[in-house]
Amino acid sequence: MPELPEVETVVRELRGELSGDVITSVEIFRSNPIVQGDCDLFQEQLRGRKFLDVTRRAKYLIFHLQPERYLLAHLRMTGKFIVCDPLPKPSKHNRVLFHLKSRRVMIFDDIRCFGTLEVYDNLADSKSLLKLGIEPLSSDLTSDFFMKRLASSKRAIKTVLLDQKIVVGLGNIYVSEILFRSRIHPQRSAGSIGKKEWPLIIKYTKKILVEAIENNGTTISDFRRVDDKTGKFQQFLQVYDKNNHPCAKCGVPIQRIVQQQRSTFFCPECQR
DNA sequence: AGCGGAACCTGTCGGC
DNA sequence: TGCCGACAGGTTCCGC
Repeated sequence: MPELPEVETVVRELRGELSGDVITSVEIFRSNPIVQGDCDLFQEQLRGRKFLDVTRRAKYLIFHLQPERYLLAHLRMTGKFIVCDPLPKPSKHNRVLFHLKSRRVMIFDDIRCFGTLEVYDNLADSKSLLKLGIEPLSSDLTSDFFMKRLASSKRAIKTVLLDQKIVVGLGNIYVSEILFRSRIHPQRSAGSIGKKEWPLIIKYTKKILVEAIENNGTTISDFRRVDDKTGKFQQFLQVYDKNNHPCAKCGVPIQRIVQQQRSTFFCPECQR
């Protein structure tokens, strides 16, 4: 479900809610396959730790704890974090409950159970963080980087932009939107993207991500903020989930194709 | 290296 | 109503 803007939205809200609070205990309703490693150890590692900060790397949430320790979370398709005041009525998909000193609770809720929760004393110990590519909102995202990395690549540009080893945080929704605004066909090979096209991809990547964050992300069906509100960026989507709708620029029907077993939406007239 | 396919899980929706 | 297939914001693994 969530891509960079949705994760960033959740991170900012959690940071405001949690800073200074303390985990008093952890209740696990369903561990498998969410909680990585031993459940008793997981609970013990978190009990009594204070939240210093919440940050994001790619689509991971990083809870910084004191004494030093880290809770690393990935929402995958349907994971959510909810912070609520007293105990709410437990709902069907609540998986892990963090009881806080403030008497509030933070709930990890996940319909499909693809999400992951893991604890590290050093972030450098996480293999998944190690493999990640560059942050798209950083100054590392340059035409030079793409051209050097992908000069001879025959992979489709859609596939490359989804590859978290190259650039992180982009998912199925935003990649379709970025390529539409850049007027680039999703099946073009990365190696065929020209010197003047990479700057377009970079410009629209940043623009769309920033606008999506300002709108608290995109809610198509599942995504919810920490307070259960929805995002608002869905109203600005031009192609995602718009199969057969007329293109906003030229009126030709938006087309849906499948790449890497996933839907891609594009305008066959505007994107070349 | 990089493709296709399957797997991890659960739910919804549309067609017959 | 019921069953069946397709599909869902993600990632990883396996075999060519």
